[in-house]
Amino acid sequence: MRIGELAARAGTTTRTLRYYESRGLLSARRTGNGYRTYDESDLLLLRQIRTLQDFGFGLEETRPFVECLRAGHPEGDSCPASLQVYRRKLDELDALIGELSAVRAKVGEQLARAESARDVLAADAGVPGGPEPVCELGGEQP
Amino acid sequence: MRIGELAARAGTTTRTLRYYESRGLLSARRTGNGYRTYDESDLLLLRQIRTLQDFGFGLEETRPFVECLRAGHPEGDSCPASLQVYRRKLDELDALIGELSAVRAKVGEQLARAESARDVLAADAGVPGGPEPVCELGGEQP
DNA sequence: CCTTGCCTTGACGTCCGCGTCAAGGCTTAC
DNA sequence: GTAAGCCTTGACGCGGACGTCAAGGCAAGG
Repeated sequence: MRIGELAARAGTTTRTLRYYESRGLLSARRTGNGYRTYDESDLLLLRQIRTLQDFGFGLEETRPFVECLRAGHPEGDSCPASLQVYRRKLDELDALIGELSAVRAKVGEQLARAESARDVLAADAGVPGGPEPVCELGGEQP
Repeated sequence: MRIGELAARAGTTTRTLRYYESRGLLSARRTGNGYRTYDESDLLLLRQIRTLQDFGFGLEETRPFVECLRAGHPEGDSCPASLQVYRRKLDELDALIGELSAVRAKVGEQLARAESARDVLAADAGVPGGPEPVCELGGEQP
């Protein structure tokens, strides 16, 4: 099949395939007129790349999987190098999730603090015998 | 103070400050010779931006906080628009953490599956009366 | 013959938050 | 005078994974 069909079958674009080829991840035979030609194994290879991309793997991180498939292994992750990438990714994900959770907690705190501060001001403003009005809310004109 | 001192006191660079200014987040008075001049309130403003940046906020997301401070409020999050940004960020963080957790689970599954497949092959290869050797491991030469 | 729809290479644009270099001006110290 | 150490604007670079446009070739249908 040609590049357009392969792209369509993998749910991506021809530009992407040419980009992968430029990065050495995908190779293509050529027909007489210079058109790229692919077979079913290329589709499997491409699907492997796309799956990992969807997982957030960088292109370079998919390389061991690609080479593993190219070497004739049944799965892209049948090779030790691929398993190493999995493990590294798990560590990265754990670290990232941890950081994001910490940030989430801090932002949550900030929001709670800011809202309670706002509520205090609102309550003060609403209570007739309350404290002095705060300048930023605009003083009541007598 | 001039730009170099402000940058140092905020733990950032002059380039960054000029960039913020170009984005309309930071403003500067000028001395006779064209040098930028800042005061303490600019430092507070800058610290607000930096704190949010450290949280992973985009520059545009810091704008409401900056404008809130500029309007004379005691904190950058004393304004409703800032609280909205907090809430939006919390939602984004929750969504992102959720996605990353899902990916982590899938990658973990893939790793476990690939490792067990590898172990099965290794066990097969190690057992004398086991199954036929698999081609991808290289057949034993008689 | 002409259009349509594939394909080719090459090259620049995108997003973001700056880093880095260039070329020059001001001020202060020696 | 001159060297050091600030400052100015302008402009290009980066990383990642492509999008998009340009200019043209090839094949098939009417």
